[in-house]
Amino acid sequence: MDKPKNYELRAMHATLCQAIADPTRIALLYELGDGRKHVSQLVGSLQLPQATVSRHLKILRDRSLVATEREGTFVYYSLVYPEVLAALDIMRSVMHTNLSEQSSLANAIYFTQGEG
Amino acid sequence: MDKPKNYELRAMHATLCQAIADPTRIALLYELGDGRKHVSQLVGSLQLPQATVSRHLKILRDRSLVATEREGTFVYYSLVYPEVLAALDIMRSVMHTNLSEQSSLANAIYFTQGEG
DNA sequence: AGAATATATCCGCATTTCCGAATATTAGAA
DNA sequence: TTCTAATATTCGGAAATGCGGATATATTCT
Repeated sequence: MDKPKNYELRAMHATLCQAIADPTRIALLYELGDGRKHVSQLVGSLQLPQATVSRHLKILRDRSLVATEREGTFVYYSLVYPEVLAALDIMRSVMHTNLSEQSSLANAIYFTQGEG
Repeated sequence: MDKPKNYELRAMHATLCQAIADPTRIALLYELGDGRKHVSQLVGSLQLPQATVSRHLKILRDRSLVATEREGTFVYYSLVYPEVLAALDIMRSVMHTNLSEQSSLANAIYFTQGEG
């Protein structure tokens, strides 16, 4: 029993990565990077329907990326693993590098053709 | 023009994260962490149909996470941004922490009930 | 109990993603 | 050119995912 366990672990790894692979959830995670916030606050900052925000929060909660504390009628959400933001930052910097390299490439082609 | 641009960036960020949110692609990225490999080698190590491997490689290539060099009939793939593995490592360690905490919790419940 | 507020879940529908067999393309050898 | 090996792409269908209005649940206040 080695192959199946590796496969399962990889599937879980992917499931966890998938949790952070959505624009709304990325926004939620960065919002929570500032500290805990309740649902209404998150709805306010993301400007999305409450059902949408709750649905995404549930996805993060199911994967233990966020934790909840109820206070009266409010439910506060907070990051369980702030390192997740570091992972997101890496991917974001890769994206930016990519973007600038693409535009450099575009310029290179443009000027090369322009000069002939 | 600020909201729309932020939205676009977040969408791109998510698209990039989605590239790493699949078990096959995670396996591919870690395989390439050892150095460049051609498709047949990857098919050999992952034990998946060639079409499947090529399809996933295309997804990584489209997002510039891997680059290709042709040598004869072989096409070698390599990582463009090895930092991506660091991001994957973070998520993996979060997963492991989660797993051990879940089993601690399971034990705690088990023993608590056992002692009653 | 009844009203009000905050949050979670349900539902139907549209879109995306994945799979793998089959097929197309590419490069080198005969 | 024809054959062969390596890789890429296409196709149809199954499964997963996202959306947001409507509704359910939970908590507090009166």
